[in-house]
Amino acid sequence: MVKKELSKEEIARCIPDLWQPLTEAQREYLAQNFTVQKYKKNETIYCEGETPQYLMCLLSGKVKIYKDGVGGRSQIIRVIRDTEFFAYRAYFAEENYVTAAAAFEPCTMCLIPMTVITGLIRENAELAMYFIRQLSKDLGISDERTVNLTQKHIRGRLAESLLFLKETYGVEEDQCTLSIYLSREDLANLSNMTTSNAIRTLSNFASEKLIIIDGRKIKLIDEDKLRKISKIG
Amino acid sequence: MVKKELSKEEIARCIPDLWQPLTEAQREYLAQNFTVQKYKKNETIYCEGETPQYLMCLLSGKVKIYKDGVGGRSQIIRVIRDTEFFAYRAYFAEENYVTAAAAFEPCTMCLIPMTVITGLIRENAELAMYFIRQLSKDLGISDERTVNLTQKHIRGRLAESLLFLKETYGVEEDQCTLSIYLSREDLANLSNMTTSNAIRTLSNFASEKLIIIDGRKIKLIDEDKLRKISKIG
DNA sequence: TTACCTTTGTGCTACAAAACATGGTTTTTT
DNA sequence: AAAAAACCATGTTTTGTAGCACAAAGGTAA
Repeated sequence: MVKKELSKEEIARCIPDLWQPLTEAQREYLAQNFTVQKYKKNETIYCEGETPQYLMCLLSGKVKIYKDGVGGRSQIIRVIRDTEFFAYRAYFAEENYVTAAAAFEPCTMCLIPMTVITGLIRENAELAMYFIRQLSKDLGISDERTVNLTQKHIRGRLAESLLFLKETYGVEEDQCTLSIYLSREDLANLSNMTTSNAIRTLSNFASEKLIIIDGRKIKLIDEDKLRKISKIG
Repeated sequence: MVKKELSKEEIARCIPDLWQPLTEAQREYLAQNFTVQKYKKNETIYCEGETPQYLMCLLSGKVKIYKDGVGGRSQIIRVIRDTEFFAYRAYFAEENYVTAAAAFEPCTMCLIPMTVITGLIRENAELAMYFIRQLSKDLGISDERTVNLTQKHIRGRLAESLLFLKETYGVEEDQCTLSIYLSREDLANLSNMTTSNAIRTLSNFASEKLIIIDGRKIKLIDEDKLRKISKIG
């Protein structure tokens, strides 16, 4: 756990959504309860069953939120990109974590005690509305995902995951290489399939010239076609 | 649309969670923006794509929230029991509905304009926290559900649905007959399977003496065994 | 270099679940 | 009361996907 002093300007830049609605006094309070922490690649951030204490904001890196299901199979529930908040749901719901989180790659994040957050929410209606809005959006996404993962076929699910990764983490300078390099296993866990099937289906997409694979590097070539495959399931 | 005048005492009894945190002035405001509406069995309450306007609270009856997916298949996302709120997520997320809602059986519900709700939230931190907590719980349930529906096998999913229906809507005086009489199709849509498979698996459970079926009436006989089947998937 | 481990890739098999077909009920409509 | 429609039940066929087993490639360490 690395504790680092940041100036208020730096903090404001890291967490604009949280910072902006606050009064000067509230900002001061927040700044004094702000710690920075780093995680190594593949390091676990929190586990299922633990008691949540902090709101986390990813400053740099990429994070997966996942759930271990029956028979050792793991399902990636959502992924976090920088400046996104996470790890707060369970605290609000007065539960322990029902998911786990791990770093896809080296990460820096800031931790703010949930007691501080709830204190701020109680005195700042704007901030309360921010969390209500955010939770509502996430709930919609989760419901959508339930149907996609259960009803679509393998090709549809994988195509969707690839498009989702592009939307979430973007592409490199060439405008088509996904900025995130996932293992086949993670790709499978994101798409609700076995590793073999992720590999197989990825190869099929490649031979159909929808994508180009080069190790973990994936270029999306025919996005329209992928979108169509994702849509029809 | 039936508009009915209710006394404040009646309203308070209908929506305690919403009513309790309010000041007297806020209660007055809410009472003036409170309408009651009835729906017939199987009637649609709202559709995917519509713009949300009201928070709804189910006063009596049973409601399903569902989503139409690929190939005409429908997935029941969650079910509502009396005194529960629903239909508010999309408004908070600033989206149109991504789900639809329909009445399992004749329903009475009250409608409160979302503008009234957000107004109250802004001036009442307790109420804001109520919605944050509620949304957080629903998000956890949704994530859990995603994994259950994708990873468990048919028997596990059906067993889980039966137990879920008991928890949600309870049982009749004999302590084992589910209080809700669903069609096989609805049961299938709740458990992510085809109607044929719901029928078949239900028959299997019956011949294994885990349940007794009599038309749409379902008695849970061996709940422990069902729980085990649900758990191992 | 060698050896070792992890990740990736491929072929084969087994099985679960969907799709289809058919017939019997019950409920609703006229 | 007859007809129509919806719903329930069960058997058969087909298909998609998981589950191996095994080989190749790439990375890491001695």
